[in-house]
Amino acid sequence: MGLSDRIEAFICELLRDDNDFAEFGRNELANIFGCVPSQINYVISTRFNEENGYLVESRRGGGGYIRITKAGFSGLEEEIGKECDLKNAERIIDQLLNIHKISSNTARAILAAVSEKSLENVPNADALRARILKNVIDVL
Amino acid sequence: MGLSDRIEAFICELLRDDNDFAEFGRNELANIFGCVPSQINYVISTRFNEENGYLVESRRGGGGYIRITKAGFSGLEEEIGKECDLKNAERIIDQLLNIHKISSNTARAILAAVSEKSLENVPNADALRARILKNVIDVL
DNA sequence: TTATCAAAGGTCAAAGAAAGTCAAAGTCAA
DNA sequence: TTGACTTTGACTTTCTTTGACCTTTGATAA
Repeated sequence: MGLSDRIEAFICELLRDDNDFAEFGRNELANIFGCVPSQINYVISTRFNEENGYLVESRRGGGGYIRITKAGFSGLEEEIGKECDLKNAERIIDQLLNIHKISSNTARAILAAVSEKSLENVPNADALRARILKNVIDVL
Repeated sequence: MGLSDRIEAFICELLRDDNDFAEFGRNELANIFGCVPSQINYVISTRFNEENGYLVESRRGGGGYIRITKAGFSGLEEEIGKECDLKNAERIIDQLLNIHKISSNTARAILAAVSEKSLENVPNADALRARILKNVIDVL
């Protein structure tokens, strides 16, 4: 297996381990594989591009990083289900936060939107909460 | 996580602890993080600038300080009112976006939460929309 | 009251640390 | 042998860290 393939496999492993989310330093990874840093860019641009359903973010300078997330949320819709109580909603929002799909600010906003306080006195609040969550996730 | 990010997180914590308000000495903070004082200025100018919805005040000399406050919104509650149709909600969310109180991502999420699609078949949807919006704004 | 001083905070530019780009050179299978 | 895919490295861009020097403010001494 070639170098690029091994790096690809490594990143896939990271993604699998951590809920479709992987973050690493470019130099760090290049070091692990004893290759030139731009090799990492090559692997990313050929294997983890948008066309293949990945989202790549990065920052330069001190404390820089490369972050890869799999676009689209496999299974989240199922987790929400037809009805979704507050506990479950909190769990799901927390997941989105953890994989950097949303900022903590956005998380707070969504949580407030589906809180008991927002939905009090609504008949079948759990069904409404599920509908809201699904619609929110759809636009992320 | 880099130094700047850690300082940013620390200040965010102060803001959260104390209701969108943080005050500290520049040297004091620099000391906590074992860095040069101007590093604090760097963090403030890149993370807590006007564009991001913060107001920064300071004073030099003995007893000097730096004070950061999250820019507030006056009168939004009133604009929302008891009932709030989609048009009005869109206008308000747009305002929040314009004054950099929320990111475009957060805006999209909120909009999805109060969309017709989310609230369809709910009796008195406009009242519910108003309640959701107010709760969301409360946590921003 | 006024001159002076020390204690803050402010500015700016240079150095450092990552990541990005691009094109040349290498590999390998059809 | 040729064309697609890989590997490499020189150069660029962006973001961070540091330090020298500047300005403002409150307190104090003359």
